[in-house]
Amino acid sequence: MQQGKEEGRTAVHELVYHEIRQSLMVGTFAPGQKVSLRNLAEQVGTSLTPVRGAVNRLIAEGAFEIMPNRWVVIPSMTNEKFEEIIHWRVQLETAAIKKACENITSEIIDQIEAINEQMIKVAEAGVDRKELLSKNYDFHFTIYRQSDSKILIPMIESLWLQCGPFTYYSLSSPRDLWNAKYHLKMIEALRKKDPDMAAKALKNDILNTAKFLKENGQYEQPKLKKVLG
Amino acid sequence: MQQGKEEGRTAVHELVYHEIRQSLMVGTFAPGQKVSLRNLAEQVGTSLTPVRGAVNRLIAEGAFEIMPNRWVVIPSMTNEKFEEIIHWRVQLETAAIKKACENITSEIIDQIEAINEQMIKVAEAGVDRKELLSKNYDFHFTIYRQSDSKILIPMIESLWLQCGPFTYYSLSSPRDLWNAKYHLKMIEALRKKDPDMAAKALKNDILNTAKFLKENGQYEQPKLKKVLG
DNA sequence: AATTACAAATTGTGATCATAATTTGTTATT
DNA sequence: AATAACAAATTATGATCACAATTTGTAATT
Repeated sequence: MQQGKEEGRTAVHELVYHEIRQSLMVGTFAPGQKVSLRNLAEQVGTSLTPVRGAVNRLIAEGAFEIMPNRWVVIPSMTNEKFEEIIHWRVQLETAAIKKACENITSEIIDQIEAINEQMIKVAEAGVDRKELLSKNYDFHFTIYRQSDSKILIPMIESLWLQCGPFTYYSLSSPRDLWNAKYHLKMIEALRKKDPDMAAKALKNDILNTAKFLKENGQYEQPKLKKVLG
Repeated sequence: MQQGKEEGRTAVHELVYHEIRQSLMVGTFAPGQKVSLRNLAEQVGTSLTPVRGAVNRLIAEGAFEIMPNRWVVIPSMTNEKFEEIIHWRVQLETAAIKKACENITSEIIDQIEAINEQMIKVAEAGVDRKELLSKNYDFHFTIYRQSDSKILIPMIESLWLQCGPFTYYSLSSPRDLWNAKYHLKMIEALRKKDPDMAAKALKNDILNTAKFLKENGQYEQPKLKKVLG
């Protein structure tokens, strides 16, 4: 047998992908915003090649959109689109949490609870949107990963990526956005291994946030007004 | 205003993407098979660059899988995975056809009917699996596109790509696989603009094929048997 | 003052080259 | 005869260069 096995190293385009993805989730990009490959490359400190790989993946996931001019942009959100995303988020994520109920261990639930406590602190501070969204992502996907579904998880991630920028730009104060009680219910349900209770709490969590966003949604990037009439 | 507007030209990586995708749907790749970028590039007659772009997209869509060795392979199918794909195909595609019912015109239905008639001929000939699957794809997605949903369609396409190779390699004779009656019911329902009837027929179409595949599924690539021992 | 024409800068795209890792084929060793 | 060690080939990957298209900024024109 050979030596070495340098399997540990992660490809640069993989790192770039995760960096951009994280940024998408916590609002570094605004809906409608133009994205420049060279700009991204400069920011992450690589050549164009890994950036292209990452961007291509993100286009396929619906996080970026490619225009006829070949410009890469953050897709803008519409009311109808948002409704549809939320509908399928509920369907897919409740399915995932039900499957997770079967596999999950108390150690993982402890982890999830710890994440949630951190999240509550961030929410109470009421200023750091990025951190709140980041913790929220960790909370949800630590659960979904327990579903162990290669089918569900990528679909859910795609939906999150598609509403990530919109979500960030639509919430003013995290306090308004998020109510901790549904997360607590989810944790309780996971401990009881009660799939229906978990699904119900999760659904409420999603719909509660969605309701706020539908009312306060920032569907367009802020534009300047005409000075002359 | 400027001249020109050469927006018509499609990028090479786009062409490569569609070529590979089509091949995936009609069985040029076997589940578990290793895929070489250089090989692909040679086949399509381009450099590596456009192939990389296309492959990255396909990885993100779950059509390809990347191994720890960084080899690109066609994901192998499992029983559980297949069940999950079929379940969500039913959910998403019935939703799509219901939406399509609202928008669809009789001209489009005529197109769909024409595709179906071609498909029936191919099925009756009973030899050309590739052509049958190709027509089937056209039939279904001409409908789904009428849903006009930027959310549903990519998700459905991803699921098709994930079971494409498995489907092709699992069916011996197209005649066994496919029963035309559900397609005819779908067309009838579309003309009546009856969403529930359309959804029901579609569901039957999917489950009928799935049933056959579950029984005759080729979950592993054919292996050689040991000669000694 | 508005439009047109030109020039400069920026864009995505594709090909090529260099590189490190890894697999595969061959030879040597026990 | 099986294993180990080495060499060659093949792999994905990242950086760089060249290019055509398009956008943007500036000057000229009406």
